[in-house]
Amino acid sequence: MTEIAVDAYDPTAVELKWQSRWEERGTNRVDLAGSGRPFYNLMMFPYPSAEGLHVGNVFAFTGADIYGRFRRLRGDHVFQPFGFDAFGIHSENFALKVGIHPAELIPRNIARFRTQVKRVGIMTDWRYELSTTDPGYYKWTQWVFLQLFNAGLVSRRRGAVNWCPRDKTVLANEQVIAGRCERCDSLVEVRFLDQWYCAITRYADRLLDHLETLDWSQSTRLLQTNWIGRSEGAELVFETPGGQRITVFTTRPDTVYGATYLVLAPEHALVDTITTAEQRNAVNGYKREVAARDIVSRKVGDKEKTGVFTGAYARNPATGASVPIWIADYVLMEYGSGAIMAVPGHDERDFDFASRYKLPIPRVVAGPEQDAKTPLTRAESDIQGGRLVNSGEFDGMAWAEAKTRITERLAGKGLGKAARTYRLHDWCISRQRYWGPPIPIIYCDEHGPVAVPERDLPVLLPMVTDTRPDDSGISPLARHESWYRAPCPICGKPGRRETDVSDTFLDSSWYFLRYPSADRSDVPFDAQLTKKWLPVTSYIGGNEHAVLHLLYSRFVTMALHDMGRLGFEEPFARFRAHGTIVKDGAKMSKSRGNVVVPEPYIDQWGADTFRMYLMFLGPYQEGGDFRDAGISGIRRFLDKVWGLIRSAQSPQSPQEDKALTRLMHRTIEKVTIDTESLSYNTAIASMMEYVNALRDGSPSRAHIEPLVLMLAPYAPHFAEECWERLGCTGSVMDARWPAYDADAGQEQTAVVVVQVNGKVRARLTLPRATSQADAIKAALADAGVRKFIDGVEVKKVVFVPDKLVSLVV
RNA sequence: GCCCGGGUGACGGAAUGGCAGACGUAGCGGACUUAAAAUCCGCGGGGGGCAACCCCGUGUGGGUUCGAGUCCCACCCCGGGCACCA
Repeated sequence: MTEIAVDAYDPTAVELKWQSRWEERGTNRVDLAGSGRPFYNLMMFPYPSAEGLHVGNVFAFTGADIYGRFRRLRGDHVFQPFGFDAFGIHSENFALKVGIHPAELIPRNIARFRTQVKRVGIMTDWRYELSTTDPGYYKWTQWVFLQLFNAGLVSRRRGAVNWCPRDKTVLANEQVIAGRCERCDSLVEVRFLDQWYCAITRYADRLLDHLETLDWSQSTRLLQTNWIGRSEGAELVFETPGGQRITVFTTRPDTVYGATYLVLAPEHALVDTITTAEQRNAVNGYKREVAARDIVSRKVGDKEKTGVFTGAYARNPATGASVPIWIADYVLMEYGSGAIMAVPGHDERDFDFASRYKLPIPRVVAGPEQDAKTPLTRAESDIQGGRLVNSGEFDGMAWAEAKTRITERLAGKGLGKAARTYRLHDWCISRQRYWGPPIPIIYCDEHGPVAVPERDLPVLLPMVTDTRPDDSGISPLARHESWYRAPCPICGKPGRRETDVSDTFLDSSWYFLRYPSADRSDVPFDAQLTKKWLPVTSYIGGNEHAVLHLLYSRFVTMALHDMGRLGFEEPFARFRAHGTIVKDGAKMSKSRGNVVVPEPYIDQWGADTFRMYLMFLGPYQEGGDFRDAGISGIRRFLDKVWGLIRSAQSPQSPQEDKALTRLMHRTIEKVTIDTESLSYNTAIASMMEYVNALRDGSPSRAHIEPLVLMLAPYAPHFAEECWERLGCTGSVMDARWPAYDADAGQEQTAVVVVQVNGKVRARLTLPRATSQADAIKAALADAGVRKFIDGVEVKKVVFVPDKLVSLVV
């Protein structure tokens, strides 16, 4: 027979008790109109997958929750809402797989998720819950679309798009990873289709320049910087005898004297115009060949470069020489102007191409050991620096200076200007799928695409049973004539609704604006509440959204600001990227079969233990490897605290344990600083040290109460129960974080290390703030030290107060 | 190829240029128990020594410094991002 200790810590009972208490007492409710320091603590809302909460979700939410609870205890007025990003391909694909309509499946998943999130103890005021699939929400997503449309920031145009053959929809550039669909990993195809684009590139400079001033994780800022990919250089114009002006973008205008040919992307608009009759067959053949190839084989470098001559020539604006114009697939239409000046002497790719087609490779830049005649090698073509040669009047000029001078000179002739170009492309936001907000546009033969009037929003997504996407390049909604027939809002003549839906990332690009106004149906976001609560004070989430959600949200916020609808340009004052939880060194994925589901752990150990365990795995901003081996350590820790609470309920000895008091102050200091910086693992470690000391010493209530308060963000149910058992009234979440006195935490003695020639030879326990003279005296008197200095001269002494004496002999 | 982040006991990890390995896990020894679990006490980088102690040790090789896991240079490996971006 197992004997159960009387009143042992029973997490299930404690957690159920406090979850229902919180609900009854409205502990987690926040009065948005109330006074106090508003603190908007945001965590990334999940898409409610059918599998339920993932351990990565728990990790993300817990870390944000700890921070929110900490700020509340520190006296902030914390708003920490929760919602669901429930539209989108991922949700829809799963619905198709199981054969249940998403409109039926998603609410079920949400219900399950909500229960699980509550079980984890996330401090949320559920009155402000939102789901992007709710017509009351997506009405305003459509409204955001129309604001962008009316401002000229969204437009429809034909272009080369990424088409996923499996998901049967176009994808934004950001959703294509190494030529594959980020959702299903299929090879992406190029299609030429009419699509809706958001002119995010117009904001490229602002999106980039603000990054330096944002209090964001360095890693996230770098990802965005690289994604925007600004290059500084020049646009130069090469004219054909026929009067065509071909603009090229280059980061190396200093090498223009070495531009011996031009290359246009095969899709370039001028190709057909300039191609000569003799070359037409070759050019057309090459274009067909390129068009037939997928993006991956097109874009992968290090392969043989191919191309064909168009038969046409253009004049090099610097030398006046006539240079041949080629087309080649190593030049990409979507970057720069889709045309380059080839400088084979100083660009590896051009070098390869020129070598293959026997084009001249002159040198126009030379390092200190080279001159105009030194032959070029491929490796050298990649090197930057040096002075110009073979460059007319610019000979001898330093490379960097020549960039500006040559650009200025050509600008004077109307043949060039300084320019920037970006890797960032406009954001393609239309999707040929069912499960999203219909794009609120009606096409009219006379008026073209017309915005649905605001009073007619939302354009409801119709309940249709046939939601499967097809290969036609148009949405399943296009199969429902009764839905898409609609009168033109301007003239009333028969029109046709846009049948594409918008990208999920449009849904999530503004949800943080909605939360405080989630209970309002008349406005997307209330002006007063927005002014008070936004921008978001602290945002914690995964870096996988660095160039998707986080970039799009910044863009939408900036655009709404420019329309006068928001008083700020940046949505997230502070952003911290949390790490990833991996399993056995590898990312968790269904295909690997190493996905960890949190539920069984919560059943066995309780949510508080599980929360703390996840936080103890490693630095929050780095993540860690999930292995259940260590979880018992956290439980043992909580059991020890439980024991301390019980002993604190019995009479205390009147003698204060001063050593414990000192340690208490140091612990509060450390836990405060570490929690603020999300260093949860070390905060927990120092609480453990403190608890070990409490068990070895003679603690009083005054030592234990601060411990319970420090635990409250980490193990909220447990802390509530302890708080109650200590006889304190009300929720621990309404108490104040303990104060500390750094001086009171100081020990009276310090261990001073004595080094001789850099090696530790003694450890002296000296009174705190021992003077240099006394410390050195004590060091020289130490027997262990004397062994190493007797008979030799001490040449130098370094003294660090309360830390060390370093002797050099 | 380019841009980040990282490499520390058996394991997860800790260390404002100042005692490397806090805290925890696994392990080992002991107490309690008929026994086991739980709990409690102790050990816990490697090597040497009866011992006090000594030597070596933070991916590799150099350097700066009284002193380097920490700073600098070169390289190797792992993780992430970008990738024919002109």
